[in-house]
Amino acid sequence: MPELPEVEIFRQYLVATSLKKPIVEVEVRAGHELKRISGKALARRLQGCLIKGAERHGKHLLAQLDDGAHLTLHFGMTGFLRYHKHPEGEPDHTRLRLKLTNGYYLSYSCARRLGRLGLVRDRDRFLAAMKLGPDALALERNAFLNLMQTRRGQIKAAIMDQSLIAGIGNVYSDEVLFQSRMHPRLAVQSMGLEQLGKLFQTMHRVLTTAIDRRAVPQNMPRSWLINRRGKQLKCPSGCAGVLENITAAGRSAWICPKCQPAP
DNA sequence: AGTACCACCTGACGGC
DNA sequence: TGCCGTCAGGTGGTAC
Repeated sequence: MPELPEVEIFRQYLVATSLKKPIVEVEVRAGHELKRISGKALARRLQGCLIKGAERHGKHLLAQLDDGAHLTLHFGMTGFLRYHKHPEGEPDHTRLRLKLTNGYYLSYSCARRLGRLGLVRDRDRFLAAMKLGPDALALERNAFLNLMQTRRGQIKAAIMDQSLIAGIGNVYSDEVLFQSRMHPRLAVQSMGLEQLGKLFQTMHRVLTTAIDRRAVPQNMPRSWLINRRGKQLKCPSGCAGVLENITAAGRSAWICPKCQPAP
């Protein structure tokens, strides 16, 4: 479930392992996960380049190449990166494998093939073409309030809408709403500025804390919902409520009915 | 504009 | 043991 925190960790991993080492060999085993470029063309374009930096926008990772283009990576639900010394160390379902000048490999794996790979010349044009809103962590409080005030419908749908705010998916939207003590079906229009401000603050804290803890769910605070998804367990707030699964914004949502009363 | 639903894709898991 | 249905998830498309 790579959302903003996981992708930020992938970015840091890529920067720590694979920067400034020319790509000496490219292997592409992707089909439909390639956007507007063939595997052959992608391999040809990457060959001989080096990655000079990496940036993240929402759930998208953009690796800047020395020729000015960007390799774009999206991780779907099961995607991740691995840097490894030997070819046999590559993960199952590797779709793209780069061999670097130091002999190591950087592999992109995506078991369920919901991820996407691409190569773009212009970063801003890519973000516009993908219809991505501002990154959830780059967004400032006032901009967030302004965005939300233009919005109707349910709060869960709003914070998961990548064209409004980029980076939050199903898992972190549940976490943010749980910690804000807000029901996923709460109407955005019914929320006051104070409530929206609290939501923003919680969103920011949840995302930065998750990144600080390397986006490993087991490392998250015990008061969080994240490790109790999928079972009707007790609410981690200690309220004696029992977590339940509902549908909101067309998605499965986990809530505590006591902490997050229905609107 | 917002919602609801399907399709894509495949590993994990529960039931029998 | 092994088969089968269901679920998970992000996104993109379509119909309302």
